[in-house]
Amino acid sequence: MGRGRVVLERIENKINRQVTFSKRRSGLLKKAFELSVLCDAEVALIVFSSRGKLFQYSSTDINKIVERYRQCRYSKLQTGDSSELESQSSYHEFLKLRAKYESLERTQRHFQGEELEPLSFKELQSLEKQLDITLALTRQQQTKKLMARADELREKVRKMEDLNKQLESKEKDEFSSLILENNNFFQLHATQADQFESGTTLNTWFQQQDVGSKERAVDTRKEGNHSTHTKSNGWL
Amino acid sequence: MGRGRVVLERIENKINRQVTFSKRRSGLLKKAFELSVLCDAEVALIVFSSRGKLFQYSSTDINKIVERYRQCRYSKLQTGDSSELESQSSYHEFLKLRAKYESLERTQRHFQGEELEPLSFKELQSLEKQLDITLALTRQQQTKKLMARADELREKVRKMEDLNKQLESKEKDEFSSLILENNNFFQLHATQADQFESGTTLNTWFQQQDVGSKERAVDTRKEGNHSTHTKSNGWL
DNA sequence: AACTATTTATAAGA
DNA sequence: TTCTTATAAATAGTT
Repeated sequence: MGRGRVVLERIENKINRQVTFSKRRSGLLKKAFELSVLCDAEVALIVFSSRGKLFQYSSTDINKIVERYRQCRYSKLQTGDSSELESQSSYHEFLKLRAKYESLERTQRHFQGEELEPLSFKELQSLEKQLDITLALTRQQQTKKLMARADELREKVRKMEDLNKQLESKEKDEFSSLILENNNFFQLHATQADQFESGTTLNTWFQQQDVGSKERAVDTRKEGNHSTHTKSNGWL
Repeated sequence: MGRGRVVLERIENKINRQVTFSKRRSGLLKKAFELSVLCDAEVALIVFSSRGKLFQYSSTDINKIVERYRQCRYSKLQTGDSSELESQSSYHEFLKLRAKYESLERTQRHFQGEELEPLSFKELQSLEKQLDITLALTRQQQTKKLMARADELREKVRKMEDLNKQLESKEKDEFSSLILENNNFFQLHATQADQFESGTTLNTWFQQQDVGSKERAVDTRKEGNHSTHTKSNGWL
């Protein structure tokens, strides 16, 4: 009731708190009075301000009401209805938590674009500002992650290329030594050379194998890039 | 707060009273809670329905609050601040009276044609009806009074006319005997008759006197009517 | 301590 | 009782 929604938490500004206390206290006393008159009820209300000042209202003698209250509580204890009693002691805390929760829920819905109609222009501006900020931060984080991922990939590629080079040279070495061995073999068993078909030499075969191995290395790199794109859906 | 202004008196309809009690009770408990949270106050609220059912709220242990309350009251008694105490015992009654008074005041203003804007059509109809009735009764009373007054006057006039007739005949008798006496006197002292001036006779004199007395009687009646008109300003 | 734009409470009706 | 709705009342922020 007033300009702007009320947040159910202790008002931190002292002046504000005092003013609100004064206004709401009189409202509360008035309502207690009205309830007692309209509905023929017995009402007792005690309020201590945060600075210890006492305010009270009671439709009849407050001591009688308190006495009646005690009797009621006692009889409830007698009938084993004590669960209510225990819960009462923490009821205040429960209410506080629930109020906070509901407030949070509302804020949450606003951030989800729901229930924006009841918001004032000021509140909408504030929300927009916050959204802007969050959006900017989000994008900043995205860029950061993208760049990190790119770096990571670049590094991966570099390592792979290195590996490939190593493999390549290793293969070459291996084939070189293999050729050497084979040549030696052929030299040793030259008499059986005509057993090979249609003039195929080991050198020709080696060249074919060499080209094939390079193509395979390129394929592997492409697959690496592709898998990166697939993963990226997770945080883009 | 709702459709129609609330009159601060016990709600006679039982169902209505129960519904209102239920609604306002929860409202009161909520407001007590809000006050305690927003303003960091200690609040204890005890409500007994007209059928004796207990409802309560307390920001902290109610017994502690009541104890603190008693201490406060005690220390106030010590410092001689007891006037507040005594007035508190009748504060409820005072509030009730004030509420009734203010309600009455409002009604009064309506009957004076003031503050009619906030009235609903229904209320205005009701007011109009009441005003019509009152107006009719007022006019009826006026007619009654006018007629009574007329009767009264008619009676007065009749009495006066009677009186005049009596007076008239009495005068005539008196003058008759006076003439008789005088005639006797003249007859006895006929020798001194020439002492009267310019042929004036007692008969002529008598006739002049007679006319004069009739005119005087008419004047009296007219004055009566006039005074009636003057008086009528008081109740017309 | 007033004012007023708004929110909140609630009376009446379903 | 609970929901809805029209309206009265309370009050947050402002002057």
